[in-house]
Amino acid sequence: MTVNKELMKGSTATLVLTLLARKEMYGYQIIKELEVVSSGLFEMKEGTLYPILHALEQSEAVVATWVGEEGTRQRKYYAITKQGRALLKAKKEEWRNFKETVDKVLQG
Amino acid sequence: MTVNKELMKGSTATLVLTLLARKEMYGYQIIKELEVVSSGLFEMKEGTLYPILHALEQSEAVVATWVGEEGTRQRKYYAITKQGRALLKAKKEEWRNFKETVDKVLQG
DNA sequence: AACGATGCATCGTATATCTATGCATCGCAC
DNA sequence: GTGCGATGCATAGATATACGATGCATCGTT
Repeated sequence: MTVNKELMKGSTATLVLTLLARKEMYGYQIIKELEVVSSGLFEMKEGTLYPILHALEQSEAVVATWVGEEGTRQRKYYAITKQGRALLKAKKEEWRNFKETVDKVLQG
Repeated sequence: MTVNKELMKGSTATLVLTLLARKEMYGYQIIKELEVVSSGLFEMKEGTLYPILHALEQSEAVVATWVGEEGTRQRKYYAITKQGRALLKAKKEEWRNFKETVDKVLQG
């Protein structure tokens, strides 16, 4: 990430789920999309994203499907599930709570 | 912390510096104060705080002074320095930038 | 006198992210 | 048509940060 990477921790899964809630995407596409919608601030690396996607898949928040003709380039599309949307809602609420509390402390 | 601890990463030093910018404090006091001003949400642990204080001291963002009569309980008071205030200002700006970008992504 | 709160500090562990790397395909410039 | 950068998936190792556990000492209250 361009910003202090430590700040990102704990927010990455929320960001990824948010993008997937709009449309199915494959890994590389998620990285590019995130960079665009964050005005170039969030440059997520593959080594960060794929473990997250695999974990989300493991917990059934997303499902993956290989797409592509035989012998052509294969892409793994990820789609959010009903559980995933519930998780996202909870994570958004958590983020809002955290953010407002930090602001309260910083403003005194 | 009560909130997802991963969210805290990268913000802890900023929170500590913010408190120290108001008045000198010793470690235990910082933990209690932070808990109060965050409405009980941020329960920082000793294992978290002391390494942060030592790192801030190392980088000369704070200076420490032992206070207490001979034979009585000693307290180590931490005071923010000029460099510390500059660091805090930068960290606040970084937080604001990060926060607004996350919100932009979450809101689409 | 005992016990919980205060007060400082470190160690081992878990987790998250990054860098580096590997491999394959696609598109474009030369 | 060949090479090279971009695309696309994935893992391994290194690093950073926070936590839980622990240790030790003092203070206040019962």
